[in-house]
Amino acid sequence: MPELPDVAGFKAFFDRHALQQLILDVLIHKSRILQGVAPREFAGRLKNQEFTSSLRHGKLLFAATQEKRLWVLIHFGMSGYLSVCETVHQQPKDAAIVFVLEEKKCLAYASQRLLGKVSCIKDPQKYLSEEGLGPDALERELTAERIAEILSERRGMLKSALMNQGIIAGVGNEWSDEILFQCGLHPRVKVGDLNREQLLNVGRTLRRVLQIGVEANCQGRSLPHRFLGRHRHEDNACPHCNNNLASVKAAGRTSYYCPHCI
DNA sequence: CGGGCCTCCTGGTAGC
DNA sequence: TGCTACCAGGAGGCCC
Repeated sequence: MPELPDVAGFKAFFDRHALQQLILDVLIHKSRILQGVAPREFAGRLKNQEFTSSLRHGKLLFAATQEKRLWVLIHFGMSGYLSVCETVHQQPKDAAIVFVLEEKKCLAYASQRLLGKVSCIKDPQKYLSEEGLGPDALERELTAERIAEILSERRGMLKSALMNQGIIAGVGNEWSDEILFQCGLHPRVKVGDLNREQLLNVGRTLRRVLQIGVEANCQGRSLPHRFLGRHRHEDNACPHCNNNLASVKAAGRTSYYCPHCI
């Protein structure tokens, strides 16, 4: 569920609550979420540090500390989220890792299904290239033309390409459905069946809808009525034509679309 | 290379 | 009422 717009919201939340505060303690409730670092080492390295800034790339959040080569990487998986509580006794039920900050205020990384990960890294840019992640879907250099170009090199389903983090980082199942819906395309459409103008439209739409999603998430706004995201359910009516939405499996995911608008 | 399926995980729910 | 089966879905692995 957490895709680019959600993670942008988490970043804003993180910056608001966690930056420039001494980390008094680190509580690790679900150690399986830690990757490549032992719980004791993770806690030891972060204790008495401060988070100084953060970066988002696709669905990843990176938090820098005072120590130059120490960043915390947060991936939210499908059910991860951040939450703040005023005391250590009010942690959310799903809390996996809790940073105890000044005045005992806590920032918790919580996750019901524990499919995400938290780890320590030295250099975000290096991490991204080593992991083979594509450009962030909203970075300035990634124009609609560039997106059309990148996609046109693919041969499979457009939805697979949109969700592939190695091509463009940030889009998951729900937002790929939104992009397809706003373009009037079927979830199983193949990239090869689209002409250049259609691919350009995909590029423009991707940027536009994600931007709107980010604004909604970071400023507590809701999505426009005409977004699929508001109605993403089989029995719901299409916000464009009022007919019933349908679902189909595409790229291994349940995809919602409007059979009448295509 | 691409697609489909399985796995990780847990809680909610549909069906019996 | 209580059990089981299945689903959600990000990501990686495996096989065809």
